[in-house]
Amino acid sequence: MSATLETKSVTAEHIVAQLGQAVHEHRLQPGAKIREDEVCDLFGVSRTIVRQALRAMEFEGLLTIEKNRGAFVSQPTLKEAREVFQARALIEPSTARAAAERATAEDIVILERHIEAEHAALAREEAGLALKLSGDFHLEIARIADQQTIEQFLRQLVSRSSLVIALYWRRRNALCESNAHHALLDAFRTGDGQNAEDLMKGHLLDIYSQLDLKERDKAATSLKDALQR
Amino acid sequence: MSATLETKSVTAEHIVAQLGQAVHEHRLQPGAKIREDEVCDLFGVSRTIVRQALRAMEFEGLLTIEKNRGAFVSQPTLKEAREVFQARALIEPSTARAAAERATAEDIVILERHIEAEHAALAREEAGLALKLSGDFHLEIARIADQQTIEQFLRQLVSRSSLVIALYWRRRNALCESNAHHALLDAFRTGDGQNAEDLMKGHLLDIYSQLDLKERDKAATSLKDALQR
DNA sequence: TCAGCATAAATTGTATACGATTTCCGCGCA
DNA sequence: TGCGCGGAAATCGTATACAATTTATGCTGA
Repeated sequence: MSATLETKSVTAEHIVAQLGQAVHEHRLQPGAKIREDEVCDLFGVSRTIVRQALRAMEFEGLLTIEKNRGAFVSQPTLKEAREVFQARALIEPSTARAAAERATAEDIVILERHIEAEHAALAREEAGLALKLSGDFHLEIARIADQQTIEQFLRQLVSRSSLVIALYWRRRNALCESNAHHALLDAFRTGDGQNAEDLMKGHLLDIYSQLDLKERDKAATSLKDALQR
Repeated sequence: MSATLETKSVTAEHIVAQLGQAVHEHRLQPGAKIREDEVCDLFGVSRTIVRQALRAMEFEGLLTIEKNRGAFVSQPTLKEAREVFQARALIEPSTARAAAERATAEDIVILERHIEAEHAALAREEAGLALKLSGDFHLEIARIADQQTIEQFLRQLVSRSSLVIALYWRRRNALCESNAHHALLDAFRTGDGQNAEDLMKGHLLDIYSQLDLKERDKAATSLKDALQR
């Protein structure tokens, strides 16, 4: 679903968004190969556009392109996984503080709706969608802080976080606590920047601690892989 | 100089590096248009490759591509200029701390050489080259900190800083104090992370304070612009 | 003289064609 | 049986061709 629609305006950004969401929601797993022709057929455009999209996703860190071999959903190493959350721990707390001190009534409403949507997705057991929405919540905070540069970096970090979670998340079916997001929202309501900063720091540490950051065998990424090894 | 050389291996990355250096050294000013055919002729490749390179530079923030109009060296707004240095202030101090605590003897030598090269460039009155080397010094610190993700972000921030300086630097011919870099180097020698962090914070504030961040007329970027207005 | 408009030139956007490299598959041989 | 070795198919990389859009030019008329 949500296919081409033949609106004739299938842009590279559109493909990036669609494929990106698929990665975010873990419908495309790390290591999965993405063939250009396949994407061409799916979206009804030429390889020129598709290659633009894949390149853009490589920059975001979502894909890894190997010369003459093709594009694959990235498989962050252990080191990269740690770096992603270290970077987030560096950036997000102070961003949350700034956002809490600037948030308007409309911003609060937007955040409330995010949390609701996240909750609803979990209720429907759409874990992938919930994860995506959870990431959007963090991006929304950067937007409220009115820091576009930070928001842009954070977008990449959130994307990579999704890959890290796909690879290293400990308890697959555990509910992603929406408590933390609720607590943050309260801090936003009262405009308590310091509290928002502390809560964000704790929230990120909490996620980080739930990752299984020891080396282990990676899950086979395709039937072929599973049989070849 | 440093032209094509017909080595037959002119890659997109090569073009990005060459054009990037030209922007860094202010041989290409913000607002300058970059026509694809021109770059094709200069490097002897087809537009396919050139367009890849321009897209990559757009992602770095060095170029801005306007649909059907072409690629231009970015002209950061006042807000973007502030954001760049706010982001650097957020990221670099703690990176400097980590680097100071990890730096090996070889790392120190590398930093010393950077400072020497910077000094030599200033002596030869090659301000553009000196600016480029100054940026590389900061990137080297991120490398020493062994934080590739941060390094990647910082690379973009340093690039954009170069544009900001081209647009908003107050005293054109003032010597960029290499004092700050020397002081940082001392902190690295003694492995004093706290000091390195403080020095870096001060260094960035110092640069920030030397920017003329009030709106003003932008310099004409071409003869045409100069006469049209 | 100059605004307005039509037309031509220049430039970018997209699709397609072709060459290079990798991957797949089956055959022969130890 | 299993390993190495072509050769064919699939896939990617680059160049080129053509379409769409913008920009420049020159003409006309008030």
